[in-house]
Amino acid sequence: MLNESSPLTRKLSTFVALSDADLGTLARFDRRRRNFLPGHEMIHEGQTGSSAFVLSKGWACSYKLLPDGERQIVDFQIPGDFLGLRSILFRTSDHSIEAVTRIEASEVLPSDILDAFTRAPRLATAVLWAASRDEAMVVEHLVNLGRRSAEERMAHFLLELGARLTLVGLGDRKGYDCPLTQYHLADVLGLSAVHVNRVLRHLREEGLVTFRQGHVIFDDFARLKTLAAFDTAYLDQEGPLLP
Amino acid sequence: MLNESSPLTRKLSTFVALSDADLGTLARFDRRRRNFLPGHEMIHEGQTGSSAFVLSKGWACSYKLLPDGERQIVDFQIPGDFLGLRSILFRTSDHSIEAVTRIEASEVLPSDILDAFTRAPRLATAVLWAASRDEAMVVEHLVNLGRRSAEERMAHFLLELGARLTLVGLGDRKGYDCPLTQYHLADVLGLSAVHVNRVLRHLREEGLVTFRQGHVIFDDFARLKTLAAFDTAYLDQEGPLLP
DNA sequence: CGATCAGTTGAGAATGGTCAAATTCGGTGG
DNA sequence: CCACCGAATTTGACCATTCTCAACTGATCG
Repeated sequence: MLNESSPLTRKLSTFVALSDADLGTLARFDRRRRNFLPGHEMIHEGQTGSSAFVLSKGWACSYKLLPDGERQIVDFQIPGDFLGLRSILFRTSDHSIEAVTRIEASEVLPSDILDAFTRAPRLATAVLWAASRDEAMVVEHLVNLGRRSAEERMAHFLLELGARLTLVGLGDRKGYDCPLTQYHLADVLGLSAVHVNRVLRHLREEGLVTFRQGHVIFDDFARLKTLAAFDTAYLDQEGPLLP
Repeated sequence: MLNESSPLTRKLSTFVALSDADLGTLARFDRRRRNFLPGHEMIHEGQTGSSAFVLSKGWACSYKLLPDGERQIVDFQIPGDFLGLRSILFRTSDHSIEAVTRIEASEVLPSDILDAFTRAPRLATAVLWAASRDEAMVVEHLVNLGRRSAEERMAHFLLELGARLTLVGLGDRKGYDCPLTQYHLADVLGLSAVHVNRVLRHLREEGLVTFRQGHVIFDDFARLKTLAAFDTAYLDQEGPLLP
């Protein structure tokens, strides 16, 4: 019916088959277009009454700051991702979100979500599923930080990003474009920027993966997957669950 | 109306005001009582078609195993907690859940959830909120692992557990009963069991907190909070958001 | 009364951090 | 086109947190 569906529609449709009415309700999520410049803080930790967004172009990252000024990045958001869903369910946002690149997004008001749930229960299930999928990724990051070496962490992270980008047509098993700095990598992997640099050099010298000038190139995809013990199960990419 | 409400009802009611109809639908979650012995694996990673549970008594833990046999515990579940929600939304469970103590729980079938969403949209919002709250805790653990020292991690973890147990009447600012071993602590904090032991000793010698024989005693609650930079915002304990 | 499991302690090794100083790179203004 | 600037990256030297291995204690249980 729709040849040109939005990234969000495409994503939710992989979980539940949405009716035309559902699609209509979902289309209301896409009315308020917003643009942001790199570095702009879209959602601030502690802020109340914030909106959510659906990302259509560009990269963002969600993070928390510690009192001593250190930063832990929780996840990156790429086109098609929901952003700040927790911020509208909680009274105050428990994390910040910042634009990494120039961003195009649609603003979703709390009332949009609550309305949608009343009109379209199947949509509620789909949104819950999307939220669960995000949580699954956070859980995988947790395992990454808790039980893997710096090198395994890096390999796993670059592979995960590749898998996610491939799902939305922005990457393949050769590699992908990546606007992140080594500081971003340090803050998401719980390492120092210096060590990130050394790990990247080692992976490059081993002929596994090259991270350079905004590009990630998988030099040996299979061996990298083995090193990281990477298993895509948690990304749950299969077809619709509900008829 | 209900003097003796279930832990789950009490929890969801703090987020949305539930109608009698909602409460009736929710009561259907509480029909299939199950008991489990310590060590029983209630949900197995990779398992398909699993159920979820609502915990009424005892402790459980959700975890992932790595190929090399290492374990990362993602979270502990205490009475009132939902357990395995992701397992029913995903086709295959992406994590395992094990009983830490003897457990009493109610089994929730996937159809219960989906029915509930159709009948009671407000309930859907409440469940989404509960899921988001769980995710907020996982995110806090992530920050813990990525950016805090072993000692801060331990302090933060023991405080969080205390705050959660206090919410359901199983602890106060003096301390609480805790059935975990030092191996559990090691696996949740991403440390070795040996180092956990040393950290506990140091915290005890500093007069901050005592972990011993199944009891956690806060010897100096205020100083412990300072050390951990503990902020309860992410537990979002305030009253109902929706009228 | 062994057996087993949780906890405890010490010694040495390793992974990753800190500090400090180059070097490269992509602009930007002259 | 070139000099220059700031940000990102790279490298070395040294340090500290945490791990590993190994041994030992103490409690609990059949």
